Amino acid sequence: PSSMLEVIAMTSEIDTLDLTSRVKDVLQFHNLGQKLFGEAVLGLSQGSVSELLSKPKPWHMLSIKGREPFIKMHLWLSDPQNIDRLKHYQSQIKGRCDSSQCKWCLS
DNA sequence: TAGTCATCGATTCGAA
DNA sequence: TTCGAATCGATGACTA
Repeated sequence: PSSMLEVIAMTSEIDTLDLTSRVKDVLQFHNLGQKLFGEAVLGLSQGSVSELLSKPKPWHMLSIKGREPFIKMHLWLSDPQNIDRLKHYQSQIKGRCDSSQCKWCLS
């Protein structure tokens, strides 16, 4: 296996429907769009993210490559700082981070 | 080398 | 009218 994601893809099993439903909930709750999420977390375009979130294929129907975005989503969901990171990424894309106390900017 | 899969990106749709 | 989400044809990477 060439990447860490491939290792996880072969060893674990993910309920893609449950996973995507939880991701959508979190994103909507914080008003974060598919384009932002795709760029910052998955490395995919908005259209791709839309297809993954609205019609996720069951785990056993996916190739190793196809499982990678879902693994990234799973890792992102378990990251306690996921929202903070995303919002900071968002603020850097457009204007600028307005908080002088921002912990991401300090480092 | 033909068929499948994941992704792209332009376009369309829908809500505010 | 603008922004985020959904659709869908085109395309490159794989694979049998």
